[in-house]
Amino acid sequence: MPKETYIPCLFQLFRQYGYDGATLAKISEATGLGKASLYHHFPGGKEEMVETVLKSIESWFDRHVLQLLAGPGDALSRLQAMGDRLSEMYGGGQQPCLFAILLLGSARDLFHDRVRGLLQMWIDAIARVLVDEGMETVIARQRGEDVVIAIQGALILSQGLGDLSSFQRTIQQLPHIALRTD
Amino acid sequence: MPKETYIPCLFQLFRQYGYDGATLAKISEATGLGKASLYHHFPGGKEEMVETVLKSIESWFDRHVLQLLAGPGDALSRLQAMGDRLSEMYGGGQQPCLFAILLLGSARDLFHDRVRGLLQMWIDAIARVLVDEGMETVIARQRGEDVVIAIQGALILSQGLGDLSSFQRTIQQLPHIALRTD
DNA sequence: AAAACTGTACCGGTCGTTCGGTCTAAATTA
DNA sequence: TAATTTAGACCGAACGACCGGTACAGTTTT
Repeated sequence: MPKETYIPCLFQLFRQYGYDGATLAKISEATGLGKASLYHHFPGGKEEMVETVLKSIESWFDRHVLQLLAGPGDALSRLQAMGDRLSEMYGGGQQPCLFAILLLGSARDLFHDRVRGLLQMWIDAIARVLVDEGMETVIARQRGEDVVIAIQGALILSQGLGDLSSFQRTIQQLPHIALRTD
Repeated sequence: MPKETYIPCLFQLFRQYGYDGATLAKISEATGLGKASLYHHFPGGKEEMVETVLKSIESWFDRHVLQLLAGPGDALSRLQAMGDRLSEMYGGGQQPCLFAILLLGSARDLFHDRVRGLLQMWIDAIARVLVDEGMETVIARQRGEDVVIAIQGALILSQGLGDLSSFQRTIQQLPHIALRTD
C-alpha cells in the first residue's frame, strides 16, 4: 500500500493526541503497520509523518478553501461555502485544529513556519474577497483575521464546553463577521 | 520553602511546554528542586502540580476578573477593565492560555472538568453584565461566548503569526464584541 | 530473481516515580 | 542550659516502563 493510504489515520492521531502524545506504539496500532513498516514509508520518523499530513492538508485547503474563495460568486455565498467546508474539516466542532495543536504543543518550533504560512494565505484569501467587495485593504485584512480568530476560538470553546453549538453558531455568523460595516 | 513558592514557575512551564512537554527534568531545573523534592511537595506528581497551578489561577481569575465583572461601573468600562487584566495575564498575547493547552494536549481528560467549569463561570459573568445592561438573556449568553471565542482565537492567531497586533486589536474590541446590537 | 515490504528483537535514552537517606531548625526533655 | 527528639525540606541514585529509532532476516509481491 502506498504511504498516502495512511494519511487520514495519521491525521486523526496527531490531532487527537498531539505530536508528543501520538506515540509510535499508538501509530503502529492504529495503522496496523509495524514500526519497521512505518519507517519504510516514513524514513524521517514522526516528523516526516506530520510533514506528510501537513502537505496533504495544505493541498486539501488549497483545493477546497483557497480556490473557492478566489472563485466565482458573491462574497456572502463564498464565505458561507467556506464555512461549510470548515465545518466538515472540523467534524462540526468535535475535532480540534491540527495547526492549533502543533502551535501549542512542544513541537512548536518544528512546524511554526508551515503553520504561519498557511494562516497568512488563509487570511489573504479572505481579505481579497472583501476587497473585491469594495472594502478598504487594511480593514479587509483585519476582517480576515477576525474570521480565523472566530473559528479557532470557537473550536476551543466548543471542545472546552463539550458543546458544539457555539462552533456551529460561529460558522453561521462567519459572513457577518467578515462583512460587517461598523 | 512552601510549595506555593513554585506555582508561578510551574505555571510558566506548563503553559510554555504543555503537560507532556514539561518534563520532570525541566521542572527540576527551573524550580531548582531535585525530582525527589518535587515529590515531597507534590506527592501526586505532575498531575498534582497542574492541579495546584489551576487552583491558583482559578483564585486569581475569581479575584481579578469575575469580581471585577460583578462589580460597579457601567458595562463598557467593566469589559475594558477585563481586557486589561487579560492582556496582563497573557503577556500581551505572547503567552498561550494554559486552559487551551490542557484542552488540546494529551492530558485532556484529566483536566477537562475543571476547564469547563471555569469557562462556564467566565461566560456567565460576562452575560450577567450584559443582562444588567438590558440585553436579552439568550443573546447575552451568546455574546459572552463570543468574547471568550475572540480571546482564545486571537491568542492562537497571534502566536501562529508571531505578531501580537491581532491580539491587542481584539482586546480593544472586546466591549464592541459584547455590546454590539446588530 | 529482484524489489517491496514486514515481524522481531533490540538499542540507547528519557520518562515519571520511588527509595533511602541527609541536613537543619525548631520543639521537647533532662 | 544542654542534650535529645522530631518534622519538614531536600536530594542522589536508581527503578521499570516506554520512548523514537534501527538492524536484519524473512516473506510477499512483481
